[in-house]
Order: sequence, then C-alpha cells, then structure tokens
Amino acid sequence: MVPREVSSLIGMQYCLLGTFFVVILNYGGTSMDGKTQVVEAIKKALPDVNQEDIESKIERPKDNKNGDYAFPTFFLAKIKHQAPQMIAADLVKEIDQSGFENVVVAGPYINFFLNKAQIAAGILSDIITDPENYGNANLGNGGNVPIDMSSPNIAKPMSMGHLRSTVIGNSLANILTKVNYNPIKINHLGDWGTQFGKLMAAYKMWGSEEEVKADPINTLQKYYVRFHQEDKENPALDDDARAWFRKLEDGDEEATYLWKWFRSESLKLFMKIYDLLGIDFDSYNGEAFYNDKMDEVVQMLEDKGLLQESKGAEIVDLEKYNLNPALIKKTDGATLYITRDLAAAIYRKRTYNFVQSLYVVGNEQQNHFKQLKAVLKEMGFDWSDDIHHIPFGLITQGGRKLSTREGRVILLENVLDDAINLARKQIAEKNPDLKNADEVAKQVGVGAVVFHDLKNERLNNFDFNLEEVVRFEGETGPYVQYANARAQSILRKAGNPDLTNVNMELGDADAWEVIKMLGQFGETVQRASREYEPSVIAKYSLQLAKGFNQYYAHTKILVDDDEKLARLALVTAVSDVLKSSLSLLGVQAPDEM
RNA sequence: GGAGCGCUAGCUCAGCUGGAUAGAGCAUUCGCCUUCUAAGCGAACGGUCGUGAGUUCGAACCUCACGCGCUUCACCA
Repeated sequence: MVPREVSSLIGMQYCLLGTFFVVILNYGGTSMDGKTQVVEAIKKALPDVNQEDIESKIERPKDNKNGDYAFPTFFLAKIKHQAPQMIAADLVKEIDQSGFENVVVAGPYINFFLNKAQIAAGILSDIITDPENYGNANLGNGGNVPIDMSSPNIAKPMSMGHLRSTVIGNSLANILTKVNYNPIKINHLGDWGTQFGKLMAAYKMWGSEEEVKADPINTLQKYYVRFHQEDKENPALDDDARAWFRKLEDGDEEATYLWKWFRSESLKLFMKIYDLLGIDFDSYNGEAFYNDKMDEVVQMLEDKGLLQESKGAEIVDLEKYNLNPALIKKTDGATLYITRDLAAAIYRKRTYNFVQSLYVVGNEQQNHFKQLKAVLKEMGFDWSDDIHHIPFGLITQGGRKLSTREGRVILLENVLDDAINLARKQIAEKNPDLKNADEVAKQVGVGAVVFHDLKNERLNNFDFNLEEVVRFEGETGPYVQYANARAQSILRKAGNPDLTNVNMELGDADAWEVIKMLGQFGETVQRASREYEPSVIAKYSLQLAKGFNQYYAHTKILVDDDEKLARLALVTAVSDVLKSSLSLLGVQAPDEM
C-alpha cells in the first residue's frame, strides 16, 4: 500500500525548491498609469473630497469618444446642492489640463483624453525592455499555494471533466506565479477505493493479461462497465467486489500486485496526455498516500471530543454550520472520502505551510468542501479559512451528466486527436510549406481544446459539442495564436530590428486602441488571480488579438516612414503580451501557423 | 423541503466595484486577398437583460417575492 515511488520523491524535491524560492522580480512598469494621472488632477481641483471616493467613481467609458477615463459628478450633487451638469462645468475649469491631450465636459461627466503618444511610448517601452516580467505583481510574497487538481481515477479514462480540473488548475498555477505566489500542483489521484474491488473481481472473472496490456485503460474500463451491467442482475457480484477490496486493504499479495499493475498502466497513459497538454505536477500523492494517515486524524477528532456515534457510524455534528453531519467512519469502521481529505489537508499544511490551499474540483462537490472546512474549523485550525474550493461547471452531453458507470464518457484522448488532425488538415490547406507542420498542428489543436475550456467562466455548465470545441475561427485559441503568428511574420520580414531605444510615440487612434489594452494587462492578471478565474485572461487575449487584427487590417506596418520602428515596437509588444497571456492559460504560441 | 449555481440576440456567452445609445462570437445575408499569413477585416440582420415589486438622480448589476433549469442533501468519491 505504499504509494508510488515517484510521487514521494517529487514531493520532497518540491519542498526544498519551495524553501529557496526567493526571487527578485520586476513588478510593474515604470511609467505612471493613466488612472493615477486622472486621480491626481481631480484631487487638486477637489481638495475636500477624499481620494478613495474619487478613485472609485472614475470609470473607463465604453465608447472612446467619451475619452480614456471619465469622472461622473452625480455623487457631488447632494454635497454641493447643485445640478451635476453645473458641477462638472465648474470643476473642469479648476482642473490642470497640462498633462492631458484634452479634458472636456459632457453633461454630468468630465472626460479625460490622455496624452496618447507619450503614454503609448511608456507602455511599449515597459513591455519591450522586459517582456517576461511585464504584468507581474507582488500579491503573494512567495507564499505556498498547493493546488489540488486533475485527479483522474486509476483504471478509468480521462474525460472532459478531468480536463477542466487539469487546465483550470494549471492556469491558476501560472497566474498565481505571476503575482508571486508559489503554487504546488498536486495530482490527487483516485487510486484507492471500492472500485478497485469491482475491478479485481471483474478482471478475475473475464479478464486476461494480454488484453489489458494491449490497451490498459479501455480494457479495464470495459470490465468495469460490464461489472455494473451484470451486478444489476446478480447482486452477489458486489460481495465478491467487497471481498477483493478487503483483501487489498489487508495487504493480500495478489490484490496488491493487481492494484500496482492497474495503477502504473493507467499512469503511463495519463502521462501521455499530460505531455500533450504540456502540464506537469509537483506531487502525485493520491488517495492511497493517505491510507496510513487517517488514524491520526480520527484520534485527533476523538481527543477533541468532536466524534459522535450516530446510527452506528462515527460523525462530526455540523449543525451550527447548517450542514449535514460529516461521516468520518462507516458502520463497518471503514473511513470515508472526507476522512481522507482531512488527512490530506493537515498533511499539506504541515508539509507546505500554505498561505492558501486550493481544490479545483467540480461544483457538485461543494457540500463536501464546506464540510471539510467546517470540521477543520471545529478542530481549532484557523487555517481552515485559507482553504478554497474552486468549483467548475458540469460538462454534459445531450443535456445529460456524463457517467463512467454507464459508459457514457467523452474520451479526452479522442477529442485531442480530432483537434490535432483537423489542425493538420488546415495547415496543409493554408500553409503547405510550413516546416514543422506536425508540431504546430499539435499546438493549434490542443490549444483550441484548452482555450475552449478556459474561455468561459468556470462555473458555467457546458454541453459538449465536438464541432464547437475544435473550432478555429472566431473567439477561439487559434484566433489568438494566429494574431501572434501574424505579428511574428511581420517582425521576421522586418529583419527583427533592435527596438530598445527607438522613439515609440504613436498617436493615431488605431494604434491607441491596441496600446490601451496592452496597458491593462497587469490589472487583468490581478483580477484573474483575485477571482481564481482563467477566463478573465482568455477574454483579454481575445480582445487584444481582435484589436491587433483590426490594426493589422487598417494600418500598413512595413512602410518606410518616421513611425515604422514605433509600429514595429507595437507589433513586438502585442506579440509579447499575447504570448504571455496564452502561456498563463497553458496554451502554446507558435511563431508560424 | 434545505443548501448552492444559473436565466442577457436563433445558438454559445461578455458586461470589472450600480453610470452616458446593452456588447462579442457562431449562424444567416452581403462586401474586401496587384504582394506585411483571408485561421483575417468590414457591413447588415438580430434583445420588453426569466417575471413582479422595492432601493437610487440612475438597475442587466443591489434587496425581496415568484417562475423555470441544473447540482447537492450521512455510510460512493
């Protein structure tokens, strides 16, 4: 019952890394951002209003004819006993306009137009001088954040549901790194439980070694489904399964051998998918890892007098949290899911001394995590508040929940293969001379699937539709990748000139629309980290790609004039930020496609 | 019944802490490759923001009630 060798090794290595993770990063740019400038100007004209009020009222107009920032004066009407229009008209006279291109009254609003060329140069220069660190912030002070993610079940194929947990967790890890947390990606494998009893029973009845070796997961899956079909007719099968699981728990040689074998075969196949996705983990400590750590937890509960007997089972009452009691031990003395998770939570606190602990697990388990936190709270662990369940919506097919038992699954492998093949076909059509076409097809195909999963709010359910997932046009991953590839293509044609010291002042409206978005990257990253929401980044990348495509369509970049190098700086900066955004999502950005 | 999430254009979804005529993509129709990648750009069409009250100078957003959908509610994970 010793968990995988690999896992403990990697876990240990990590701890060391975590301890030494002190890095000096460049946080944010050097130029003053537009909003601060607006706040300063208003503050001087309104000395008796406090700064927070001003800051909170300032907004970014949807329509750019209303300026880059706007200040509504409604809230001053009561204080000044004047109509907002009057206040705005008076106020604008008091404002020092020297740092702006224009400051105008529009009814009850004061609209600020920034000095575009100057701000543009500041933003572009910030990006180009240090593209890697552009948008970084120090929100986390290097604190450890274990992320429980992916967590597929051994002997079952990875489904679209696991993809969600995997890519959301991975993206959150990337985002948290950018705001200076130290994420620890934990693959909490489903490598223990009564399903192994069923699997062993099924294998002994109908299985063969050759068959399993040829196609491990699908074969095991087949046994599992068949077991569930037949035990409806023949309930005695369940007793057989229970007996096998008992054997496993008691360390029976054959059972243990089969367990290890199933586990390692499964893991091999999972690794292929993780490689394709470009995702790795810091720990593979799954459920089995906590087998020997639950007694202590039960003892602690006992010592603190939290354990009660109810209907023959051991529970922790959570009445005062308005929750159902947490079942710690079954009538037969066996532990349950929550017991294991309690052990895991405590282990993680001890091992990583986390500042936050995240669980990227489906929305349908939210009750479980509420209970988990409540029990830890009852145990006197204040750090229970640092545990956050990051739920995500259900994937359905034809409106129905996917069910492994009923064999209704969407195999992730198939989806990825379909996407890659389609990408390969498109390349053959649109860019037949591309050298590393197979590699790019992988990047584009996988990118489409991953991006599709991250583009909408986590909690939205979605009904699986292959055509939609592997779509390459419109609001998709390939759309963003394509914008970057176009940018790279221009830079190649221009001979990749050194741009570090060129004049980057661009004042035209088309360029400004793009540059303004570039300037919003940092706040976007912070919002994504605050809300644990990768879709914020995905949406941003789409918007930036769209802005760039528009610029590209309307502005000829490679013409020899005074602003050519400035335009190339813009193209470089766009590519840098698009790459950063995609990388935060875990999506590759090929230079050609 | 308790708890949670959702309801915005034909479909899929944005809409940041309430703010100026509610925005994209897909689909449909129509334009744009004599050279920076058309996986693109542009235009048209399309919405009583589930319903009803309330708070507010102002509500898709906040409060309450109701309707519909999904998830979950002790011996699975």
